[in-house]
Amino acid sequence: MGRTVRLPGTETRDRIVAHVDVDCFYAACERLREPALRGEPVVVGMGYEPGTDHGAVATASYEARRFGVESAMAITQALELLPRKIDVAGTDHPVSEAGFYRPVDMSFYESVAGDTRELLHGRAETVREVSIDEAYLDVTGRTDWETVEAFGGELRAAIEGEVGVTASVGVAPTMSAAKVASDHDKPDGLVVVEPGEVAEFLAPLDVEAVHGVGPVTARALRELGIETAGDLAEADPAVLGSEFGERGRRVHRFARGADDRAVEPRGRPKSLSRESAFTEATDSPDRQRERLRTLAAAVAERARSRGVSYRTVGIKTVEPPFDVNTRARSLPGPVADGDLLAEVALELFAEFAGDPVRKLGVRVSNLSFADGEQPSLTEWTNTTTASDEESDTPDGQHSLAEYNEDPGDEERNTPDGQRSLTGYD
DNA sequence: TCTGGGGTCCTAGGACCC
DNA sequence: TCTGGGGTCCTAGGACCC
Repeated sequence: MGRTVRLPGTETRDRIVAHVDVDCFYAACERLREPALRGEPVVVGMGYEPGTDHGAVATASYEARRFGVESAMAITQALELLPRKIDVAGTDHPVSEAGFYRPVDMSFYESVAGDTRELLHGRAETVREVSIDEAYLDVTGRTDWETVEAFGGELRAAIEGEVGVTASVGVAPTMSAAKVASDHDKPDGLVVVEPGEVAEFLAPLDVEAVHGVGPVTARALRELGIETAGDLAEADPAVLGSEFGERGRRVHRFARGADDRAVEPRGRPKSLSRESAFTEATDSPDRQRERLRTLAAAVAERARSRGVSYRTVGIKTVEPPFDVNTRARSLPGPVADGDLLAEVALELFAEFAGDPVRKLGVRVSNLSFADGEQPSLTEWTNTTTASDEESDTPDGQHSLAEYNEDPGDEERNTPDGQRSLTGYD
């Protein structure tokens, strides 16, 4: 991923990358279908239902942020900072200091995102969608550094005019710099960073502004006296490498403006998962197993609808205060079988059943795709050159019974064929 | 900041193979 | 029985992103 072939002497500064980030996307969508929300504080809650205080903030409009409401904040806390309009009606709390709360409605947001996506694809050679509200565009062939400011302005005007939401756009010669540029003047901003100016642009910013530096790394960097992106750019890459591994070297390059990744469309997913939190931690094994079965069914359905089979099943538990445990097991070959998925998930969960658990998750990985295009040729070869007689269909449908067979037969029954691939002794 | 959901990549140790 | 080197796959956890 992200690997590029560069001819000797070819400079990455030839590339013009735009990063487009729709402002407060979920809130903007809510305003689209409910214009009365325009200009008002809007909070969109995940796991929120009207009238309750469950869930967490997915998106807060800038008006709501002025009250201190932030992404990922518990709804209970958001309500303390910014009560609901309907709750303050008839009280002496000023209505102007209350907001609108709405539950997440992904299918509606997806439809809006589809309109945006279509527009972006029409204005770039390559588009990499990062999430529902964010994308990188390679616009090298559509504009040049003299006219890119106008190009970006037209792009933003088109999004606003045709979709009805505003976006912030960053333009730079690299993906990581374009990302920082779009963040730099939110909302409704346009920032162009020209070749040769990237390091200079980044230098005064906090290290955490560098793509790939999160709270943990930022804290560790500050302890090394590295507080700004400029400090990071000047730091010894050997030290960063030994302290932070590959990520340390990478953020050092980013801070210097070096990033040779090409804008490439996203590949196929590597995993599919569902997770959900209990309203409060529960130690009831029955409730836990019930939740796990529900999640497994949802993952199986998602996989089915996408024509995906999977070879590895995993679970996740979160125990108070916030201890994350994961367990995973790989099957001999790919399956698409919800009952088997649930069964394996429950087995993996057995060691945790009865512990206080606040959150559970089910995940599948090692995916194969029904359309015949395998995630990697070698993987496909590995599974199909097995020495056993049993045919391993490319889309890997196996019955539950097959996996419950006498384990004594495993030597011949294993379709992954690793021991026999080479064939020489 | 008492924390929701869906992902990606990296690391490190162990099993196993030649 | 001990010793070397190279490689892959698997699992668990951590950090990060939106």
